[in-house]
Amino acid sequence: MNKRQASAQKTKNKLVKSALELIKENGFDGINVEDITKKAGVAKGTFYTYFKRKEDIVLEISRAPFSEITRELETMDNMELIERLTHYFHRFMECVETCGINICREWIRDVIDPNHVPENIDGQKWNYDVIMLREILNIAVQNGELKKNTPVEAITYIIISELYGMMTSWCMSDGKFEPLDWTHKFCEIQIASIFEPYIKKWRKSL
Amino acid sequence: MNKRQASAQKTKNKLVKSALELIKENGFDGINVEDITKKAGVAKGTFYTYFKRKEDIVLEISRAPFSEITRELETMDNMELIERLTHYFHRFMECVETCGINICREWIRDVIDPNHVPENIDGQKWNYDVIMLREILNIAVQNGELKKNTPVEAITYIIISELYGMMTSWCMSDGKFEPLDWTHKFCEIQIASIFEPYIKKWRKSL
DNA sequence: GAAGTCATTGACTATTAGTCAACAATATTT
DNA sequence: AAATATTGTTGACTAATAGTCAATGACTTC
Repeated sequence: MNKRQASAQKTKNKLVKSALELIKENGFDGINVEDITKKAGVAKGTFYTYFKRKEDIVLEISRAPFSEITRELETMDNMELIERLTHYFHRFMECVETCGINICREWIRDVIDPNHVPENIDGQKWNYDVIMLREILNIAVQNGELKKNTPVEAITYIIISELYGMMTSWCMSDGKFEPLDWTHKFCEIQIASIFEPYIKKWRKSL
Repeated sequence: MNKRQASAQKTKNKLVKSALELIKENGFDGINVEDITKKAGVAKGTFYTYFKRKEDIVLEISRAPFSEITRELETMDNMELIERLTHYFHRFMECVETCGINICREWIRDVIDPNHVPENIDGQKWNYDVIMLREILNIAVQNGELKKNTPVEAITYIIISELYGMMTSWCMSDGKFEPLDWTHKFCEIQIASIFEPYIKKWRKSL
């Protein structure tokens, strides 16, 4: 990385950092591009060197942590399926708390909106978590953890809707209830009830 | 209602109807106030006689059908609690399908957003469904359908998150899966697993 | 029928997303 | 080392549109 590239990277980082702070505080609709660039100490035009549209910076900011967790799920392949998903729920809700309500709101708006950019900055698909979860369930069917007749597609959406449901109602309650507490109490029972009819064998005793 | 009031009502209806059609087709972000007024055949300024902000018309449009269903739930008090909730889920998802994806997207954006107006046009609170559901569960505890130790607050949010979770993932899938099919298959098992530890007695045999 | 009310109008202002030609700092070529 | 090319940076600019408001006139009230 030469001097010019390093300077560009630094500028972009400054923009992302400024945007993150401002959005956490005021929400995406409460700020404008000039706020971001002023805080970052650059001219307004510079923003558009790094982001095509105002929305793109918030996509980058809100997608990053959730994509990270989904990538984590992929690596946990030495664990029992249900144990793995329980852990995933837990990490997801941890992320919800860490990101804060304004970032979560943007994340939801992103996933439900048709105007999302088709690919992330690193070529990652926006609905990476759906694809990943489906893949993991398919593998579980193949290796005999789940029965052959498991409705993988439907269960994928159930799991996703459990996650986003908790997140949505957390936003609805304006962050008043505790997401982590939530997952501890209820996600096992939920996951168990979803999978109960399709579990073929336990890979190890629980 | 005199001639002037009737004319005003008619104008407002024209605005709502035009907005509904335009939003169903293009989504809220894809239209502007002038589109709405042009389609309704009135001047731009007229819009602001009936709505304070551009957002307010979409709130009125997207809230109406869902508030309607919640009000329905209130009247079903001759039914078994779980039966009642199952029916509520069913009606909710029916509404999701009827409203179409763009209205549902606005509804979600409304419930997760802090910038919502505090009250609806008819004085109804925005989180009417949360309040109503909590009330119904409290009554069930009082009349002995549910045990005294039922965590009403938590269960209220679980039910809400199931509903919005399904809705959110429906929007995510861009309307590809069938919400009604969904509820038929899964809502009973979900509701049963949530309530199982707290059911005290069945009011009638199922 | 005079006075008052209020729905309607459209030109107007204010805000802000996004553009672009000029500039400046760095990298490459000669 | 100088000339040339590349590319990050700038801020004045345009375009789009949300929201305002004084003037108008149709309707209501007295």
